[in-house]
Amino acid sequence: MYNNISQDHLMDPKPPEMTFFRLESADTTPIRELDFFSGHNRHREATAAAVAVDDENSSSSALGSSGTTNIDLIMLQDELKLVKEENWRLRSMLDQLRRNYTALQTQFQVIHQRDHPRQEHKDGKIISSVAGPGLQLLDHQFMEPGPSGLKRKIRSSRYTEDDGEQSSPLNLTTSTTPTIFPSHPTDCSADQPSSSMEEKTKAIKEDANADTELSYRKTRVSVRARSDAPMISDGCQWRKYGQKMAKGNPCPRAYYRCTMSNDCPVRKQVQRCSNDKSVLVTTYEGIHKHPLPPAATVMANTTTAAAAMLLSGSTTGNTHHSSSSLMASASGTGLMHMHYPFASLSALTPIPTVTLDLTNPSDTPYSLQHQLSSLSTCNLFLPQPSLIQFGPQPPPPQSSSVMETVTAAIATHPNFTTALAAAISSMMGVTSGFANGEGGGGTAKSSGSPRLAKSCTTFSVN
DNA sequence: CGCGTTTGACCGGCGC
DNA sequence: GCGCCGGTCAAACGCG
Ligand SMILES: [Zn+2]
Repeated sequence: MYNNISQDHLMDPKPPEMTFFRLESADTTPIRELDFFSGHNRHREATAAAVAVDDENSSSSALGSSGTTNIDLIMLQDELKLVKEENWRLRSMLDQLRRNYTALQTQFQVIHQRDHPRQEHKDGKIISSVAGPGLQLLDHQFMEPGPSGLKRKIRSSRYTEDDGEQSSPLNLTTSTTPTIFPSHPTDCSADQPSSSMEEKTKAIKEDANADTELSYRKTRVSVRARSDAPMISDGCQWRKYGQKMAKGNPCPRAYYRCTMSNDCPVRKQVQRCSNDKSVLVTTYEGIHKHPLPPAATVMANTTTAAAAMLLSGSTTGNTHHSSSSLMASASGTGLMHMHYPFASLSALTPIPTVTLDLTNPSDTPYSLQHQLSSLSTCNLFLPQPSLIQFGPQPPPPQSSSVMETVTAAIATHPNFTTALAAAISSMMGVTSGFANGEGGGGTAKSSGSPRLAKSCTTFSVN
């Protein structure tokens, strides 16, 4: 299934495949794995080690005193200490959740206030004032046919200049919709060992699910990435079931279906941008009905969380239906775009679509900074800014992985942090062993990233 | 020989 | 009703 890769698109005799997690130039920075958990695990290991040492000391001293009761006492103390730590951790998590909620509310207000004074062009084009030069919000919906197809065509022809050099480093577009989590966002998350954190996240998810049940449509997640490869490796196995020439596009659109499970309904479309053939647009639809390899899970969770963020942001402080319809009309006129450089809302599509625009990852560090500053009010709510640490120095521009970019950019959003935390926590139980199975793209993955690319991004859930 | 891709046929939605 | 179009099916084909 992957051998056709090079046949699909003429152009590249090159890397048969691009990997989401690989750096475009597998160069320089050694550590690029997008490894949310290891950071966390490391932390845990560290504390565990500390505890062990502690035990040792205490036991030796206990032996010195030769009182078994003393030993018990010390052990109890240790236990107490651990429990305290745990308690503290839980409390911070709770605090963070609360802060996030507050932040969310604040954001809603901010958005509200902001959007009114500064809505822009009627056709949905929005230029984010906070983004700074070189950043634009684009509405890329080329994948979808829709009532306003003509309009969209015009728009895309207008905006796809992005494919040019500098354009939106990261755009996140979504159309409003009733829901984002159709049933089980990721099943692999469901059966992981539970921690208190997970329970919380479960609760969160259930909330989301409740909302979801209302939706009758699938949500789409569209990813735009610059790639010479005919298909990006996202951790899943896909089987091609069709290919069509899209109307306004010389490049054919390929249709894939997930083959990791027989009944998995997930489909994906892959198409090159007509204006810039180096940009690959991948659109996912549906929810996997099976556990995903970590790579795919990260992807799924990221996109899901991003979508959740946008949608929750859009619905905060309002009832879902009224607000979503409201949003729909508003976004149609470009009113409802979030004030995040990478986020915008669009209701041009019948099917809810979240678009991650990664066509220019190189700008990320800067755009991130913009976001951070622009969102500083939000970030204030985070005890420890949920973290994104790009290397001390932003690595050479083209070196960040797509996933890193996505995650980093989105993660700056506090609400996203919550959502992502949920997603991540669900993956904590995944053993690293699973990770190498991630061969993602499956069998063929020649080019590349046999493993997750390393990333300097760390995510602290505390 | 099994499996995945290829590719034209087919289907349903939508606009005229 | 007709044609267009996006999406899917499935027989044929190719590869290991
Ligand atoms: Zn699947």
